[in-house]
Amino acid sequence: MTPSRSTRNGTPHDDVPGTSTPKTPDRGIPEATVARLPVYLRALIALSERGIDTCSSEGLASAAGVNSAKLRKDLSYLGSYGTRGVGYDVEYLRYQIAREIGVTQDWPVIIVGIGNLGHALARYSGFTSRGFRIVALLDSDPARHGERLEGLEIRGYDELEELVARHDIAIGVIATPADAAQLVCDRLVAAGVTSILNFAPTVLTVPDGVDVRKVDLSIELQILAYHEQRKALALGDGVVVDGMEPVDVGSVGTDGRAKAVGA
Amino acid sequence: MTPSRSTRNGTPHDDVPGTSTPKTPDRGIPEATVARLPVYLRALIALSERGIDTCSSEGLASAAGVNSAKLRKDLSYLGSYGTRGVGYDVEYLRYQIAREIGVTQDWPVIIVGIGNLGHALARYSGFTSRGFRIVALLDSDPARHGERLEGLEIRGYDELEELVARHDIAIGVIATPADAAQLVCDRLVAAGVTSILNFAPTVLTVPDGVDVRKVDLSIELQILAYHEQRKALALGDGVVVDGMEPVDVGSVGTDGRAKAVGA
DNA sequence: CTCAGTTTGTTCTCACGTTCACAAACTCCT
DNA sequence: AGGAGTTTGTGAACGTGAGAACAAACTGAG
Repeated sequence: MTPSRSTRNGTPHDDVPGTSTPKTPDRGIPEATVARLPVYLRALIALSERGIDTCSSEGLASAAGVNSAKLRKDLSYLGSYGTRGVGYDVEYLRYQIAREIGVTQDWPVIIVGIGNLGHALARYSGFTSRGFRIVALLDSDPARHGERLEGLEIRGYDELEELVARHDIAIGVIATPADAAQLVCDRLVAAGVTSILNFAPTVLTVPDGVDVRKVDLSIELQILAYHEQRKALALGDGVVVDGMEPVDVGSVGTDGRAKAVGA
Repeated sequence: MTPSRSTRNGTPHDDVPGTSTPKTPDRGIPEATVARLPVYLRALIALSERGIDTCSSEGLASAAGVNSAKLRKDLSYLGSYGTRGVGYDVEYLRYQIAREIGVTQDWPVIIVGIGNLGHALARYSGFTSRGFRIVALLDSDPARHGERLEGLEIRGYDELEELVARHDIAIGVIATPADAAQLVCDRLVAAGVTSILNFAPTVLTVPDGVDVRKVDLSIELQILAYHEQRKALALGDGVVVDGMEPVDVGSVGTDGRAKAVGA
């Protein structure tokens, strides 16, 4: 049903007109769009599971939490997969986005650091159900080696290189404490991993060509705290501005207690 | 009363003219800067713990993984806290950033959904050590009620409203399955929570005035997969996809490193 | 076939974020 | 004291992203 044989030529300079080159939308998808494609994909899967086979940009946009103009523009980077006057075919668009992201087949993933978080990640069904397959779990603690988790045995760092090579792993997840993260990162990269998802609260340094994305839970909370503080201040709480003394952070406990929104 | 109790989707925009809310003419810090302030704070804490009491924008920037111009511009939104020709006083700047973010005192936090992820979050020391204190754990499963975790007892949803009110909780963390998230969100908001950190893989709809940040683990992996796929194609086809050099990702044994910022 | 209605894809404009470059301000040395 | 060397803070240029608006393209009825 799907043509799916689209030649992925990334035409460096502009094209050869007249020939049967289909619109190759494969070049330069903006990063902001790339970050939203998985959201669209998830929304399409939800629609699909509810038996809906066609949707408008308006409907898909609201399911994804964006406005329709943005959605249409995002999709236009992939190509013209909709039909004017009709909308989008859910299954077809779902496949196209999955193909563009690269999750039509499973990526093998290694998780390093099976503490609280790593343990939860290994068990997280969202990974395995969406284009990823966890194939190796590593921890530095020898006491945990051999322990089984989701059908996998926890192994030691000494097997890192072999496991990455054997399973041809390109994506690694780091869930170690902060002080071990850079070391683990270096070994992963040296072994051939070129994409890293970092949960450790530290900045990783990697060579060119390696992608790092970080997920920092306390940073997310701090961003919320900033806005929360502003809300509290805006609601007429006493202005709590500048204490000019360079006091140490721990000693300022009681004063700034804010919040308590109306009602 | 709480202003604007509409059920519209909470868009990032919040300046609605006509209401009594002053348009916050004072210190509008750009959102991109706000997201980086916690990173700077963490870097400053690390420097402080190593006994370093002064740093240049260059040094702090490299510790935070950004370039120095961006760091200086970010800090300039807070005020002039540096000294030309010298640099920044680590302790002083640390305090100023902490105050700006609002983490000079602890924020009480509730976690709803103590599955794999919620369990890990409750035990995550990064929360408690950086301006947040977990004061309540909720789960829908009665079998888990009464179980103790980090000195807290897991409770049922029926105590949600009372706990939020008693501890004056403004920030909630949702770690439930996707299908329960919106319901939990609604109850949290109704109880008075105005900032939500959502780990459930679903789009939350909240009234105006409520902030939601989402952390979606599988989305992060999918973004990595997209870039990974492009790297593989670029290498395999020998095609220079625009914006990306055909970098030799295999050359990793060398000492030459670079920051992976905006690669 | 033609016309009215609907929805996409694209263009244009504006706002935001990043980077550059340099004056201002500070320290240190002579 | 004065000049050389540093480093911050900021104005300006540049690139990216968001939203509005509209022409193009499709459906369906008469």
